[in-house]
Order: sequence, then C-alpha cells, then structure tokens
Amino acid sequence: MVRTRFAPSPTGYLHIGGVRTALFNWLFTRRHGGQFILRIDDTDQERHVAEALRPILDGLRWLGIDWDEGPEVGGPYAPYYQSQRLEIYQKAVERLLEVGAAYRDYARPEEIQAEREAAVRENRPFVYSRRWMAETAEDARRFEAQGRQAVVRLKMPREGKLVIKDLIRGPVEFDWAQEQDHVIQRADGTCLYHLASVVDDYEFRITHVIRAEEHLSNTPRQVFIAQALGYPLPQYAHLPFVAEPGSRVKLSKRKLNQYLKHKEFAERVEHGRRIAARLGLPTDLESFNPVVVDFYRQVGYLPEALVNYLALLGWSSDDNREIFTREELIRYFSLEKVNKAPASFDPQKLWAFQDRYMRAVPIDKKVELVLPYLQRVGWVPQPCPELVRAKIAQILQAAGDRIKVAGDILDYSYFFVSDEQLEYDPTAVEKRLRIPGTAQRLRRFSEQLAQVEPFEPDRLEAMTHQFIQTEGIKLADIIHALRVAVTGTSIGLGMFDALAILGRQSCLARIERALQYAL
RNA sequence: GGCCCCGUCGUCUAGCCAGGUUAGGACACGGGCCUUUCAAGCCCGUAACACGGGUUCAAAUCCCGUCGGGGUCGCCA
Repeated sequence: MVRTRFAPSPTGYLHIGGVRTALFNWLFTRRHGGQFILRIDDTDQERHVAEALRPILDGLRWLGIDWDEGPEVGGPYAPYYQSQRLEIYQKAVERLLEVGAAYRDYARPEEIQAEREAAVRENRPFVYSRRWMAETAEDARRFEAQGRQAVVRLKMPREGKLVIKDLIRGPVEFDWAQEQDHVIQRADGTCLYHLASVVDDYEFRITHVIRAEEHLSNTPRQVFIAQALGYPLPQYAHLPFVAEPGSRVKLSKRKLNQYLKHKEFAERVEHGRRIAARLGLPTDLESFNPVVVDFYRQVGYLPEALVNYLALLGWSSDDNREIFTREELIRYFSLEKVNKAPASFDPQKLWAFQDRYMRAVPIDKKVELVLPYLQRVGWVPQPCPELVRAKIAQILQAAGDRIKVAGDILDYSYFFVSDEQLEYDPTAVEKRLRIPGTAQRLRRFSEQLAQVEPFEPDRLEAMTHQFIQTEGIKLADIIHALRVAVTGTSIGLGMFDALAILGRQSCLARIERALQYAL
C-alpha cells in the first residue's frame, strides 16, 4: 500500500514549488491507489496556525489535490499537526538517548559557534568536538553546576558510508564523517524538524518520501534516526527544484522584483495586477505574487490548466503529448520519468495552457466562471437575473478566445455601464473621432442604424456595407470611429456582435453622446 | 571551502539505460498571409547536445577529466 505525504508549514501562502511537490506526491499516490496524507509541520509556529493554513488548504482543494488523511478530514493516525504530537517525539528522543544514538549536550551556542569558526579558519570540515557531551549523570550534574542547559544531539557515526537509493537519482553515497551531530531537542523540550519528520513518517506509515531536492543532503541524518529507532526506511525520491525564470536557482517569493526583469514574466504579472486592481484587491507583491498559487485563483485561471502545466514541470510522458486530463496524468505518472535537472517556471507557457483549456470551456460554464467577477465589481446584481445571464453568454460567445482568464471579463465594462456612465478613452477619441467629417458621417450612420430590423449582427453588417458603398468609403473609415463611439475604446470584439449586444437604444444614445467629441 | 546533485534550442522537454535521428515536439521569438481594432487562425523561419580527451566503423548516448550552475553544511522547515 502506497502512502505519501505533503508536509507544509503554515506560512500563510501556497508556494508554486510547494504545490508542485504536493501534486507529484498526489499523482504518484493516486496512480498506485494509495493514500495521500497532509501533515502540518508547525513545530516552530506558535500562533494563528489555522489562519496561516487556510490559503494552503484552499489552494490544494482548488487544484483538486485532495487528501485522505489530515486537517479537516481526520484519519486513523490523528492528530496530523506536529504541535499536537509532542509526547510522541519526546518518547522518541528518550529512546534515542537510551540506545546511545543521541546525547545531552551542554555546550553554549557561542561555544559551538567558536568551534565552527575555528574549523573554517583552519580550512577543515567542522565536526563538533563533543566536549560538552554528558554521557553520565555525573557529567550532567557538573555541567549544570556551571549554569549550563542541555539540548539533545544526534550521535552520528564518524566513519563508514551510507548509500541512499533515490527513486529519481539512483544510488547516492554519503560519508558519515561529514555529518553533524544535529540538535533534535532544544533546552526547553521542543523538538526539531528532522526528528519530528522521521517519527511522523513512521507513525503515519509513509512508504514514499517524495520531496524537493533541498532535502537530499539532510537525508542521512534522517536515515540515522530511523535506523536507530528501528524503523523500516521509506523509499526516497528527491524532486528537482522549480527554478526561477530563465535560471537554475530555486524559485523564491522574495525575489519577485528580480523576475520582473523578464519581459514575459512582467507581462503576466501586469495583467494579473490589472485585474486585481479592478477587483479592489491589494496588488503589492507581498499579498499578490505570481509565485503563490492564490495569484492564479484570484485572477481566474483554471485549476486544470495550472495542474497540467505544473505536472510537466520536471515530468513528461514518453511521447510528445502535453495536454492531459487529470485521469490521464494519474494513469501515466511515474517517478522514473521525473527529470533530474531543475525546471524553471515560465508563466508564459502556463498562459498557453490556460489559453487552451479556456477555449474548451462551454459557454454556460464560462458564465459561471465570470459571474463572481462581475458581481464583485457591482456590474451585475446578486443573484443574477436570467436575462443578464443570457447577455453575459452573448458577450462571452462574441469575445471567443479574447477572454483568457475569468478576470478578463472586466475588460468589457462598456457592456455593463449605463450610456451616461460610459467612459471615453482620450487617446482613442483623439485618434478616431477628432477627424474632420466624422461627426456628419456618424450622424448619417446613426440614422441608418435606427432602421435596421432585426437588430442582429448579420443585418448590421449588411447595412454597414450598404452604407460604405453609398458613402464611397472603406469599412475602416467608419468602423473605428463607430467603435470608439459605442464602446469608448479602440479595442474589443467584433463590431457587429458588439452593436447587437448593446442594442439599438444604447448604440443610438452613445453615438449621440460621442458626437460632442467628433469633428 | 567540504560533501551532494545537476548540465540537449531563450524556456519546458523527447532521444541517453539497450551507440547509427536531416537531434523531434511545445512555449516564446522573427517573417509572411488574413483582417474591422484586439484576440485568434494559416504558412514559413531562427535556435541546442557545456568543453576536452578516450572507447568504437560510428558518441547527445559508454568511460575519464575539466568547466559551469545549484543545494546543503542552523537550537528554520
């Protein structure tokens, strides 16, 4: 039975690299019909765990990465919060002490630091002297008499080699002598990550530890703990990093400013921020950051697109296929096909996936996607009347693939505001309306428009062609001015579709209003 | 610095284990067509085996070395 886990610490956000790790664990587990466990690594967090966990759980659920055991679903090995498992770790520490795999150490932090610096100075690898190691109760008393406090350290082997069989990298060899006597318990009794992690992996019966490559170097100490405690070893698989755009360095939330130098990255961020700004969401990099999953959810990306893109970041199937349904991903996923080299995150390629997925969404489904955005800015009431819903469907139909993410609907304010409230883009007005003769021409066009029956795209187009013939002009000579007159902007969807959706009354009123700008 | 990992177009990658490909696909990019702005669509194109030695009739593929990049070396997770 395969059992894997994803173990986030409650940081308040779901990192794109983290979610890729979660996804690979999930995919592997579903592929083998096992259980995926969510464990919360909150040994170091005292406050607001629930709050800081919220975006992480929401993000995973949004992406369809469900967990069989963990927060909010429980499970046979509960609790799944490390902060609630302290006694279990305490027992493990005691056992480690008993079997001689760990010791109480009375060194002061500055003393360790001094040894470390000396090693660096003398250009040799640092290994703790164990000078303040207390092996007997008498040692302990002596050190305590000096006002010292004890932490518990691992007593690592100082010779021999360890070979870790990594499912992705093959055998990886380590020298025990290089390993440090890591602290596993602080003086105040709290336990540290490595200890807690190994104990929980065992307690939860984790069979496969699939995690980012940064953990490869500290796997030996975990193996040491597991072996000392008599645990069977899980299988290890260390995933390549999700790297910065155009680089091999691990992607980081903090360095966004740097990534913004990449044109493609900057474009996508700019696009997202425009939508966020319209929604009244904060757009500072701390709360609105494309390295964080929430960014995509808020802007209106499809979770399937993100999942598909992320799956291909470090993994590929054996053919040239790129588009996979969730079921196909599960069916084809294997750790053997996971790459070893870091894969850099490319928001532009994600955008391409989003584009393809969005095209496939049927109109009624798209209406549902877009509706919350329209309601949020108050253009559409809540609940949404059937008539308005039909109008939105019309707009969506006419917009076609121009709407790449749900938030793009906000570009079409002119369908939702009243004729009086329509705003005219000064640049567009200057370029398209302030041309001599435009006013007269628009007026004559308007007269024709009043007659069209029925007021539908085909009829409108026929009428317009008739009009340009009579006038002896080209289509472009009327259509640009007309677009600005009825929509206030020089870009948008097909003109005749737009006119039909707006309706005769609005078109006439808006042209009338626009005449004040036209020459 | 020690140890560990990694290295195919700008990016994601196929090919490597079982040596023989005009080194393939996708995104991006450039050009052209279409055109009613935008988005798209269609056609064409630029672009890579880090380097150096071996082994072999033949090397992206096997071996050795070099260089480069990254990770780790916490009383963070």
